[in-house]
Amino acid sequence: MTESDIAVKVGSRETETAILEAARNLLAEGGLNALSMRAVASQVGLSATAIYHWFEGKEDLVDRVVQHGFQRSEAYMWKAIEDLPAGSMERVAALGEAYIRFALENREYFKIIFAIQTPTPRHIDDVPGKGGYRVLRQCVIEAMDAGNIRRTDPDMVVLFLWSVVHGLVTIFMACDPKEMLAETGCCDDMDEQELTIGLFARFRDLVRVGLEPGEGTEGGRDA
Amino acid sequence: MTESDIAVKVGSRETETAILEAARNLLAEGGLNALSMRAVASQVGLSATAIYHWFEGKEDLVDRVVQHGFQRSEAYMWKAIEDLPAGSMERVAALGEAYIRFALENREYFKIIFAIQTPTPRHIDDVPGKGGYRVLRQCVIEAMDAGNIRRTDPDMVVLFLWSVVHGLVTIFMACDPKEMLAETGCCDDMDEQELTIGLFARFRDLVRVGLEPGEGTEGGRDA
DNA sequence: AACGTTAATGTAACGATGTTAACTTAACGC
DNA sequence: GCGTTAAGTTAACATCGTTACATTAACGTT
Repeated sequence: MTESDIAVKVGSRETETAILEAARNLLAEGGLNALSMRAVASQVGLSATAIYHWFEGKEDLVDRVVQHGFQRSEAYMWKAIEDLPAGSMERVAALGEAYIRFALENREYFKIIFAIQTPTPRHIDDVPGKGGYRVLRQCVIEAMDAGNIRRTDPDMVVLFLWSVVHGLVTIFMACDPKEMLAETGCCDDMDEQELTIGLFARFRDLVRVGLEPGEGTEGGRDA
Repeated sequence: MTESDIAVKVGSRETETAILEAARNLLAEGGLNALSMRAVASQVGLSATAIYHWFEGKEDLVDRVVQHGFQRSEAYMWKAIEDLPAGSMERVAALGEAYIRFALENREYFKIIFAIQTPTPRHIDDVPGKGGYRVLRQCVIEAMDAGNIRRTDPDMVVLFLWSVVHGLVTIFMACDPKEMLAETGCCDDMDEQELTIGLFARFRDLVRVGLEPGEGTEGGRDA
C-alpha cells in the first residue's frame, strides 16, 4: 500500500470538506445564487453529480455550510467576554457587540437562516442562538446573581436582549443605515459596523435602565 | 367601438394588476420558488413572456409585489392606534403589537425584504419602516411631549423600539418559538401569534422602565 | 381609406439550474 | 477470484429566467 493509495483513501474523506469549503467561499462571495452545484463541483475538480454522494442535495449542502458557520459563533462569543469580570454588565454588552460583529461578518449565513426559503420549516437547532444563547444566558444569570440585573425569568431577559441586537442588525442588513439616519447626522465617516455598534452603544443606556434592580434609578443619565 | 372593445382596452391596464395579484398569491402560498414567471402567466391566462411587457423581469415583479404589500403597513399601524389617547404609552405598545401581527401575516414579504438575495443592494425605500417608522416616530414624540418618555433623540428611541419587535419577530420566524422556550413552560396552547405577542407584552415592562423619565422608577413591577 | 406606429401578446429557443438514471472504476473482504 | 461497496462519470430531463422574433389589433395621420 503506497502513500498515494493512502492519500486517495484519506482524500476521499477530505472530498466532503473540500466541497463544503468551496460552497462556503461561493456563498460568501456571491450569495446563494452563486452557490450552484456545478460551480462548487468545478472548484473542487469534480463533476456536479459527485456531490450527491456526499450530500443529499443543494438544501442539505447549504444547511451544512450554515451549520458549520454558526458553530463558530459560540467560541466567538466566549472570546468576546473572557477578559471581562463575571457578573458585570460589561459582559452582557460585549456579547451584544460580538453578536453584531459576527452577524455583519457572516451576513450570508444570517440571510439564509433568518429569512430564506425554508419550504420545510426544518430542525433549526443551530441558529446562532444555540451557541450564543447559552453564553448570553449564563452571563445574564451571573449578572442577576451579582445584583446588576433585577431578578426575573432569565430566558425572558435573554430573549429580550437577543431581540434588540438581532433586530438592529437585520434592519441594517436591509436598509442602508446612512440613508435611514440621514437627518440624525450621527453617521458620517463611519463604516457600517462602527455605525451599528455605535447605535448599539446608545441603546445600552435604554436597556440597562430597564433591567436595573429596584429603586436607585436616577433617570436622564443620557442627556 | 363596442363594449367588448372597451373591455379589451381597459383590461390591458388591468392585466398588470392581475399579474401582480397572481404573483402575490403564489408568493403567499409557496414562497419565492413558487413564484415563477410561467406559473404567474398561466394563472392570468397569458404566456410567460407577456409579463415582460409589464415588468422588467422577475426581480422587478417581486419588488412591486413586496412594495405593494408594505404600502398597507402604514394604514395598518394607524388603525391600531386610532382609538388610543395620543401621547400615551399604550399607543407605543399597540404599534409594537401591530408590527408583530403584520409581520406574521405577511412573513413572505419580510423574508424577501429582510434577507434575500439583493445582488444589487437596491433602493429600499419602502421597507415597512418607511410607513411604520413615521407613525412610530410621531407616537414617540407625542409621548415625549406628554412626559411619558424621557427626552432624547427620538430617532434613537424609535430605532430601539423597532429593533425590539423586529428582532423578536424575525427570531421566531427562524426558530420554532415553542421549541425554544420549552423549559420556560409559558407556551402551551397558544398559537404562534399569541405567543409572540405575549412575549412582547412581557418585554414591555423592560422597555418602559428604560424609557421612563427621571426618578420615580419603582423597580420590580414584574415579579 | 390606406399607411405607419405602437401596444400587447404569442412561439421558439437559449443557457443555466437542480436532480435522476445508468454506467464505470477501483478498492476491500472473504 | 469474486461479489460488494465506495466514488465518480456521462447523458439526460424538467424547469427556470430571459431573449429574439413574429403576430395581431387598435389608433392617429394624411
